[in-house]
Amino acid sequence: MEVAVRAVARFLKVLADETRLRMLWLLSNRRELCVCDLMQALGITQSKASRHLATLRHAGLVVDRREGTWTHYSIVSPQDEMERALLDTLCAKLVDHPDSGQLLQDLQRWIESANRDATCMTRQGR
Amino acid sequence: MEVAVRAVARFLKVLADETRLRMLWLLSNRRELCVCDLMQALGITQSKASRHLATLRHAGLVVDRREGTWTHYSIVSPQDEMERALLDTLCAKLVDHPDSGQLLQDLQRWIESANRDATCMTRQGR
DNA sequence: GGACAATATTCGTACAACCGGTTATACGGT
DNA sequence: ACCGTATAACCGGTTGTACGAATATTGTCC
Repeated sequence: MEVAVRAVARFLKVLADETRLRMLWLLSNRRELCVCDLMQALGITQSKASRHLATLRHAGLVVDRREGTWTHYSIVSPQDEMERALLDTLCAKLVDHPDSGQLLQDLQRWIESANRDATCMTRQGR
Repeated sequence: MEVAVRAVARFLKVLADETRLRMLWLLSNRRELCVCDLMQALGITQSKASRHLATLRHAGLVVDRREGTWTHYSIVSPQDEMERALLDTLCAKLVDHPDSGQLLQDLQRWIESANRDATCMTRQGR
């Protein structure tokens, strides 16, 4: 019974990070995104992106789908009742958040940019 | 605009601690509690209790009311829309949580115990 | 199988958070 | 004014977390 509160705290700790919040927010608005999209949209290093995605994955908040060399991540509803409720509240409220527009705009800009094809060579065939 | 996501993360960080979660849970079930009640119910040192209460106070999640030497703490709904929503979800879900019974039981046991009067001498006149 | 691209992991380090124990402050009773 | 109690603030040590840089892994193409 001691374990349970600890689990809640651990879960909240996963959420309590700027980068991971931004990632969740972007993922909740797109069906899926690959690592390079996230690192470009958020302007972070590859190592940083991968590390935080691993944290989210271990917490059961996202799942990865391998397709060739790419790894696509998508959000997944946690099985735990409380975790799901908290995540839903968070994402719902993030929509009204002043930052949300900017965040999505940055992502959109990157996805439409010419650099995207230049950086990810093999992507052109898709 | 960069500031805002940071604020959300900071808020979640305040929530992401076992002791503070237990305190919030207890406070959400009692109108108010003094520090010595919390430290006894949770079985923690005075220093620890005071420190975490200060954190909650600075985050605007609780307010203190001085009455003589005692400080009574009570929960307060945050002004920020998202913070309030998250806190509400958390407390609502904590009710169904397996730990909740034990937690309240510990508090009740302490409040009714003979030790309470013995420890807090001046309390008898109230 | 070699070269290269996308992603993951490891390593060493800086920094923040938590802790117990101690000291300081504030208040009430005598 | 003095003493004891309740609480807050400080201090040194330990642990946890995030970071960049470098390295490893995995898959693709030739």
